[in-house]
Amino acid sequence: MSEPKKQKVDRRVRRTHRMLREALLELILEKGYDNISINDITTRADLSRATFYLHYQDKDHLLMSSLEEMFDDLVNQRLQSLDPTTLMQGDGTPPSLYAFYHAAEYKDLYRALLSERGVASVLHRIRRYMAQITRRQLMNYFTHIPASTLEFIAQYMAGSLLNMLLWWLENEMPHPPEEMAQRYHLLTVNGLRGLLPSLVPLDGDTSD
Amino acid sequence: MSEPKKQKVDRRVRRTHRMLREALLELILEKGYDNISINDITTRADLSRATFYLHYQDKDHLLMSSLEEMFDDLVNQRLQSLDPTTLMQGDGTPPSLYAFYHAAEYKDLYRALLSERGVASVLHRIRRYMAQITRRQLMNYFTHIPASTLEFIAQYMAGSLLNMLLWWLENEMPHPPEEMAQRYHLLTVNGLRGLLPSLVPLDGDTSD
Amino acid sequence: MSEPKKQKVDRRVRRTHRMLREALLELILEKGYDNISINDITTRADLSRATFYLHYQDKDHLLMSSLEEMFDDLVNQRLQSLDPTTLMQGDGTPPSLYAFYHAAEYKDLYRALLSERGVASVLHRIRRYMAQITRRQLMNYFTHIPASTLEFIAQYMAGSLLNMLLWWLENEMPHPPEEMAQRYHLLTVNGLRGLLPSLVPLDGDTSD
Amino acid sequence: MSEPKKQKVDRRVRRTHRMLREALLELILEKGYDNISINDITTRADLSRATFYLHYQDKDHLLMSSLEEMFDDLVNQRLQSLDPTTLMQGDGTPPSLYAFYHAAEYKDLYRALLSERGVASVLHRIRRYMAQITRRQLMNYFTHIPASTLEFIAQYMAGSLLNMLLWWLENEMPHPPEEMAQRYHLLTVNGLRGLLPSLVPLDGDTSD
DNA sequence: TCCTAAGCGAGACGGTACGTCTTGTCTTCCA
DNA sequence: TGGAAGACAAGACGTACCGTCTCGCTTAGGA
Repeated sequence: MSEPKKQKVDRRVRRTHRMLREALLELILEKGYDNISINDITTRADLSRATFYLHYQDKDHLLMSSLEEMFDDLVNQRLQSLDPTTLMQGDGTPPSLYAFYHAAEYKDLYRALLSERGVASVLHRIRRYMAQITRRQLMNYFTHIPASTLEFIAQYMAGSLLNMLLWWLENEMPHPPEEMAQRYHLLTVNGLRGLLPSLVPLDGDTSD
Repeated sequence: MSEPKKQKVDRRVRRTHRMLREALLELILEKGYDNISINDITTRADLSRATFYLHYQDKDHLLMSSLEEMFDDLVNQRLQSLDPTTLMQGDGTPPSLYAFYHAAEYKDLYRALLSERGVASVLHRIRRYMAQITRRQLMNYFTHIPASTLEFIAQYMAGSLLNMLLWWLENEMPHPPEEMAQRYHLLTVNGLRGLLPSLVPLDGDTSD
Repeated sequence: MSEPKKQKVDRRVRRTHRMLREALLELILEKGYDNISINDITTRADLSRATFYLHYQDKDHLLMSSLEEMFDDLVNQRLQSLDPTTLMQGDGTPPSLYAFYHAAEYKDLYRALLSERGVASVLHRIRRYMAQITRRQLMNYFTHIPASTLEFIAQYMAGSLLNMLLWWLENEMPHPPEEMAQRYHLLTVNGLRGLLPSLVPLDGDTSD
Repeated sequence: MSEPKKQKVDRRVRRTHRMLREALLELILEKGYDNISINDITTRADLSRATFYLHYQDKDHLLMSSLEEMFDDLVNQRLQSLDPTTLMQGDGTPPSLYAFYHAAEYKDLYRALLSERGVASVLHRIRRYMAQITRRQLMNYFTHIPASTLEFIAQYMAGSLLNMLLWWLENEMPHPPEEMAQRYHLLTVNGLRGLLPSLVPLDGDTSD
């Protein structure tokens, strides 16, 4: 009985949330996260400042909640298509390629959030997120290695990929995504061979 | 003859700079960079707020100038002892070990500056700094590879090392530095072998 | 029906204005206008400094707005009782007597504002105000004299009266108001007779 | 032996004083007394701020000392030529004429110092100064009147003259000095006749 | 159809920090 | 000794945000 009402209320509230989120993302691109005031956001969103505090404690809260939605919408829909059993194959479509595609697609946003003038916590969050995904995929692939080794490798892979992405974005994407992914893949796969010599089945040969 | 005057003046100013720098570093450890106000700094340094602005435009300026000094004092004195010809040797003292030692020594500071609540620009600065050092050492070692490949590798190595350091610090340093460096080294060296198969002499023959 | 809201808002704002005005006047008496800081005022008024700037640009703005209210409240209620046809009568109640009474009543305030350590602009304002009133009353009384002569006389009368008031206040009011007014009146009326010999009916026949 | 040195020192000091005084007066005309900082003055005078404090406590001290010199130099040289026995004569050169001449000559300075944005204490000082001169001249002329009456008249005359001067300057000097003095003289002399009926010998006739 | 509760606009307010500006003191040195 | 140079403490200035609060309007749902 109370659902229809709730739904309508939700509609209004969701609209407000959407307005705030869009205003924030626009403003991040325009002037950098740190230079945005709550007033900027609400003015852009055609809302009053009090309304902001009705929904979020903080600029950070709004950012995190916005990123969460974005990631749930965007990243998942891509990464779910990854076949874990194909992780290591070097047949020209290394999984990191998707990351480069995604980064290129949202390059403005990522530059704004991850650049020198960006938000430290976002970077850490993304790093943890990538490590988590990597860890899961590694677990599907390497079943019998110690957890601590696996964690180490996951962190290594996620971190190095993230940093390649940062460098790539920072330097105006000097190489095409495919080349980036290919090179990155070579470095990584050979690295794994070093650490896990007996475990790594050579998926294809990477002798270029 | 005019030097004594200058020196005295400098002495006062240098003292002020030192007080401010120390106050800043202390406060970063105590409450996080973002929560520090100029007033906090000058109160801690027993100076007046106006004096701060006599020397620095900004909290950021003070931070950067402080880090510069620290790096010039600390990092250089360590890294200069590195023999560029030993870059690739896997004999138990991989060069990254120094990085782990250094990070462990100043772990509080780095945690404060590089953590989730840290300063994004510092992280980028350190990344670039590490990439630069790596590039130089690679140039000493690999003389005939294209600049773009070399740059790519330098970014990869610096980025992955930096991220290992971050993860290590963040997680209360679960492994000893030696183990970290050893594992990291394995991953990296093998990666290089993959990307530069014909160029990489095996460890040991670093006869330049 | 929407008035109650407006009224409530007004009530709050008016209260704030009143608090600030009263604080200012108190402080002027205590330490002199120039030695008052905005902080002094808001502390006294139990308000925050930001609130001050919400309502007034300046210490001067607050002063002027406060004086305006005081004058509207105080001076008008007195001067309205003046019968313009009685301007020149020398029967013991010359109009300047009201000025002396008023000055005596608010002697602390006027001393604070008009003394050596007072506010130049207030003095000029009061002089203009008195000249204006004098001009109006002269216009009622002398109908056929040139405007420039009338202006001259008004300035003369207002200025000389104001200065007598200042001297009187500065010197601890050595004579009773009645005597001051009587003497001042004699000097002025006879002066007028000199400048307007044919126009000035002698005191007493104000049967207009 | 030390005298020549002393003289040199004095010369230097006097030069410094002169530079500061001139800088102050220039700046008063340019931007108004209140808007001048010590720094403005010393910069203009080609001196260092510390030097200012070597000679004067205050901006006010410098002003007062400067005005004193100016008055000693300027006003005295004029007023000394006044013959006290000619005070009341209406032969076309009433003594106030000199005041109007003087005011016209230094109109910029007086406007700056005495206007709405001027310095309250200067105005009071000048008023007292004029009252003093007036008192002296009255004492030469009227020998047998009570001191309090004389004081009253002196204050009246000085105050009304000062205010006429202010009004005149403020309004771009709408009438020539001679006319101002003539009108003012009529008003005053007749006023005196009223207060001191038996004492005032008619000096010439003002039935003009 | 009215009622009522939630969302929201408006904006006053206390509070903190900012970066700038003056003031007056002090010290060190030069001429 | 007079002055230059400039570091420093102290503190006011006017501005910008922040987070909280109160007051009513509006509006959509349930009565």
